[in-house]
Amino acid sequence: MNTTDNSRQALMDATRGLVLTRSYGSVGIAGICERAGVRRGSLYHFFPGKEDLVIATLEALYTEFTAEVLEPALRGPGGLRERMAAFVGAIHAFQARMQAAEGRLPGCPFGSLAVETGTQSPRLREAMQGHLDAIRAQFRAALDAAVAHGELDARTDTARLADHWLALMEGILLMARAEQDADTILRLAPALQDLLLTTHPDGDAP
Amino acid sequence: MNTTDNSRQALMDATRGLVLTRSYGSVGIAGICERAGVRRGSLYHFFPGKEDLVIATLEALYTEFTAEVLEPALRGPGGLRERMAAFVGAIHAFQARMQAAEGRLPGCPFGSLAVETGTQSPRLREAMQGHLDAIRAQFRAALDAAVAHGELDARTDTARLADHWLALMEGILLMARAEQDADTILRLAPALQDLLLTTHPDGDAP
DNA sequence: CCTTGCGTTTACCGACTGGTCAACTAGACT
DNA sequence: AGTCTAGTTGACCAGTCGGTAAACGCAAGG
Repeated sequence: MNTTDNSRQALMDATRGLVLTRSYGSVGIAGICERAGVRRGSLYHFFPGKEDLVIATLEALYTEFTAEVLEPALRGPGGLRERMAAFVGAIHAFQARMQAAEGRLPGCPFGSLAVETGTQSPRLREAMQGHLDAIRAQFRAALDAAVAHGELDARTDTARLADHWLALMEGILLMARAEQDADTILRLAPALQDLLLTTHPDGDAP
Repeated sequence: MNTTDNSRQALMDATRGLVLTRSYGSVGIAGICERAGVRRGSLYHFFPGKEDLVIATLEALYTEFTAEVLEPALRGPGGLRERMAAFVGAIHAFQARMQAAEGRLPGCPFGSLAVETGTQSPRLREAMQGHLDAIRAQFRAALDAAVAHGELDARTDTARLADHWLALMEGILLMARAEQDADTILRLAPALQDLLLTTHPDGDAP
């Protein structure tokens, strides 16, 4: 029952709830501390500053997201189609849950923060990019498994396709956040199926 | 040589340059006015406040974007493939030009602002959504033309496909902004071709 | 008992935020 | 000349920003 990390964890929890549904710039340390039940000064005992607090929070979120959403869905039962359906379902559930809890639909925190802070906080942007790269790598692993299983053409450029997958997923989550409607994810999900499960012509047509 | 609208236009120009490459929250009226060469108080003679200034600026940007990029590309010569290539090329050129001029790659201003202000400024978000809806409608018109011309299957659900097109485009521009690299657009553009120019299965497989 | 040091508290800082306001200028109209 | 008004100006406002620092509480260890 070490109280040492209680405040630290409370700060990260508060930061997560606020920064996901609002934005980096519009969340102040005053709001974070109030929500965490911690005095302002204490924040600076655990973190050098706001930027580091947010980076640590999203680092934890990425770890959680990988372990609880990405891995289970993309390594789950069935073929690529079933795994993608599980993936979309898990994302949708998470977004809907956040919207119910916080009143706001977060979209993809890594993408949103990378965009917002891309021109202001290089450290934060690099951290987000790292997470996006890691997610893309897991997409690719799922595609490689589908190739190995014969579901996708052996000549499939899985790196390229994973790149497209991530871009489309970011677009879907951006639209969902813009519309503040979790069902947008379900509405656009078929695009993912179309992109990943149809045979692609080899380069440009003559 | 009416000086009446000089300040107003200067404010909008400055706002465009700043808000596209940074973000709504991180741009202050002080910076806008300094860049526009206008005193702070004058801003409030032309606009009720920052929010209205930004809305007006993006309204003008949308008009310009439609007239100079969207319409020429999507109604240009050739079939859907050529028009899409022109569209991608125009977007890429615009992003690269902005990056050269401002040092920052903007991505899609409407999408970025819709995401950032979605939870804070309902008016701004609704304005951005309106622009996104209008863009989507123009995508659909281009797809309808392709159907009429026999390039796409007559059974194609063009509304749905335009929806997917916009989502993917937003994702591509988000990735480009996150990476601050215009070539990301060219790298991901083939996904658009794959999404729009391959035959799609009618719904889910049995 | 007394020190050590982690965690906490609180008052405070300068910089900056968007926005207000009354005074002022200059050109157009009477 | 006198008036009117669109436009301009700079001082000013209350509030918030992220961050600092000194003092304090308190449990562990000598």
